[in-house]
Amino acid sequence: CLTYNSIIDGFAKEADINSALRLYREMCESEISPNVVTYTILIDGFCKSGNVDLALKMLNEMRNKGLEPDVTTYSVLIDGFCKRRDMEIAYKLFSELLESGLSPNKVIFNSMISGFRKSSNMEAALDLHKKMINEGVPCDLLTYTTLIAGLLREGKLLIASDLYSQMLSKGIVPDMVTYTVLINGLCKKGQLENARKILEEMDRKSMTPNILIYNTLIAGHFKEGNLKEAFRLHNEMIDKGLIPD
RNA sequence: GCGAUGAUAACU
Repeated sequence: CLTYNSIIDGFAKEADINSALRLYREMCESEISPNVVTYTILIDGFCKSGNVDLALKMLNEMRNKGLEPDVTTYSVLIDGFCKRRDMEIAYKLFSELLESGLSPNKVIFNSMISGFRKSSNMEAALDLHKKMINEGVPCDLLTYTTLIAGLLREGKLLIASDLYSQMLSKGIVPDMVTYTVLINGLCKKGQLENARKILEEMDRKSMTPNILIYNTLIAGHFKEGNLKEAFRLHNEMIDKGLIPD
């Protein structure tokens, strides 16, 4: 079963649905029965390749065989619908998970928060963040990065900055994605001074900004009419071996 | 023992 699962996972990750399904059928006809992991792999592959209907069909099929979805099965389904911004169904699945007596973990919360961010519903995203804290589910770097990205886009700079402080106070260390989100969000809101502070923070840690960071900084300074700084950053970027686009 | 989550928006 493990062997089948690994191979099916390989096909699923290449979005080769037909091969994945062919192996699954072969498995069903053999002595080896698919388990929860097999179905989770298939459902995840279907979701990620845009076949959510097929994913729901597989959920049905596994139930018909007497297998109940576990937390990871729900996780891939919920994430699939969140990525399509179909928060109605995502939330329905979330409720179903609770009804079945399972507890959502941080991966599920993170997917839901990301889905609400995509659908510009930061209120719901923040509610879930509160829920995580109330229920003792630890927030991680992904939780905070997603929340901060959404809040900055909505111009809720104070809440974003509070969350960033909260994150740091929990000992969570920002990475390149977090810095990109922060600097990009601040630049787009004309907060170049605050963006510069984050840049200095990176510098203190000897982290080299990536191209996205340079591009957003350059665009920000350009918009403000500070061509001198825009060109300085452009040259600095080239000096560091990054290729402008 | 095998499976799941974060930024790069919008417009064009």
